[in-house]
Parts: sequence; structure tokens; C-alpha cells
Amino acid sequence: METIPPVPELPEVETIRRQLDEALPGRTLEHATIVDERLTRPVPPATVASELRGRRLGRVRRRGKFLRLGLDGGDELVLHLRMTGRVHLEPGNSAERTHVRAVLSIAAGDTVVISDQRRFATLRLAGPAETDAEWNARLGVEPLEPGFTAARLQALLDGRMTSIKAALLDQRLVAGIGNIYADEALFAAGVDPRRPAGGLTDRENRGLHRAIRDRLRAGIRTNGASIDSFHDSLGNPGTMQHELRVHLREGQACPRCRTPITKLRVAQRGTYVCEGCQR
DNA sequence: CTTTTTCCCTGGACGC
DNA sequence: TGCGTCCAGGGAAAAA
Repeated sequence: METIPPVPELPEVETIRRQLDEALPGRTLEHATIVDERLTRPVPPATVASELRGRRLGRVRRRGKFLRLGLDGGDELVLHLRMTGRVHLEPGNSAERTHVRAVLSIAAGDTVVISDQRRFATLRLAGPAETDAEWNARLGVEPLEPGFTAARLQALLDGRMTSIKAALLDQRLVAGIGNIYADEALFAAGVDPRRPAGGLTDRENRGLHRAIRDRLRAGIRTNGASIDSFHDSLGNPGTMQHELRVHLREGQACPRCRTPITKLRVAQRGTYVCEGCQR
């Protein structure tokens, strides 16, 4: 059994967002300890930590796979978990953990612990001047918001020669889709991940649009995929892994046509596909 | 402009 | 048992 790191994508980040938004708004951040200087690079950890001391926390938002923890004054703390970043919301004394990169101590003894085995996660403080326009310059449309229509998807893909899988993973086009949900959406739509992004028929494009939204919503509904040991911020595993139809299922029968699932390399990513029903 | 490549990291799998 | 090597992958930046 190969061990695959559980990479948080839009549904996993949204699951964490909801839990933090339930727990944090209105509370005071008494103290912040940032253990790994890489987390806040290039800003020194001490600078970020001192800025956070005594701040009141506001609503927690999400943009793509970025978590945005609101602070008084309109600032926000922007966290990206990348590959192995985890958030642990813990009451009282925090559990013994490995790879701890930051500890945010909340009044009444609760803590938000950020851990990250591979140290790719990033944490930065953004000022109130950072507008939506600046976010939109780096990130594309939110796939679960009304602006993401089939026509919008088609316009984004139009003329692109790169693979449809690479296009789905490009955060500047659509924000939040990662390797798991790209594979699952392409399977649900019956589209081969190697196809040129701009070459889908209207019908295929509409099917893919629907599949993207359907699979992401399934991920949120099941609190995300817990492939290896992913747990949400409360320590509970999600159940989306039981709904995966092709991802990590190399050699197993396609649930639709029984053809064995094959593993390819597309867009520099491990890519699982049913060559029987993805065309 | 689009697309590809490189880099950043760690630890588990694998070969000898 | 103990090394050395390869690999996974999100996003930023550089290169093509």
C-alpha cells in the first residue's frame, strides 16, 4: 500500500474554514509563537508574532485554497497549507504533535496549531489595503460561486493548447481545484485529461462544469478526503476517499465500465484515468 | 501573452 | 541494518 500525502484542496480547506469560523470570531489572540522561520518568509517570524499579539479575531474566509483569518482593523492572516500543512484547533493543553510550525494561543487556553511536515505552507499578514482586485489578479473564479458558469469555463479554456488537466490545476483560471478533484471531475465528465483544454465540445464543457461543481460539493459534504491521515481541524477524518472513483485506484475496475484504472503522468502530476470511458 | 521548467522540502519506498 | 536514490506535489518565479 503506497502512502500518499493527503493534500488539502478546496473542500478540505473549506471544511477547516467552517470550523475556524465557528470557533474564532470575537475571540482574542493572546500570543503567537512561530517556530519555523520558513513559514513567514521573507518576513521574520518575530515581526508577524508581535503584530498578532492581542488582536481580536474576525470572520474566517477562503479564496481558492487560501485561508483568510480576519483581524481587527481589517488586516488578515493568510494561510496556505500547500502539501502537508494542517490546522489543529485544540481546547486547553494542545496534544503532542510533530512538525509544529506555529501556535496561536487564544484566550481561555484554546490554541490553533499549524503543523507541516514538508514545510511548504505559508503564513503572511495582509493589510486592509489588499483588495479583492489584488486577489483576483492571482486567482481565478471561485468554482462554487455564481460567477462560475459553463459559459465562463468555456471562455477560460478557449484557445488553450495545454491539457485540460493542466488548465483545471491552473489557479489563475479556476481557484481551488487540485489533483484529486481534477481527476474525479474529469472522470465524472468522461473527458480524457490529456485532451487540449480548448478542444472540448460544448456538450463536454457543460458536463465538465457540472462535474467540477458536483465533485467539489461532494468533497465539502463529506468533510474532505482523508487519504492517509488527513484530519480536519477538530481531528476528525473526512469520508470523501470512499467516493473517489479513479484517483489512487490504479488497477481497480472502473465503477462505470469495469476497465482497469490506469495511472498516467499529465501536467507533471500523477493522473488516474479510465481509458474505457474517458475520451 | 501562454506554456514549460525549476525550485522549495521531508520521509517513505526501494535497491543493494 | 544501513545507507543512497528516487519520488510525491502547490505555487512562485524564471525561462522559453
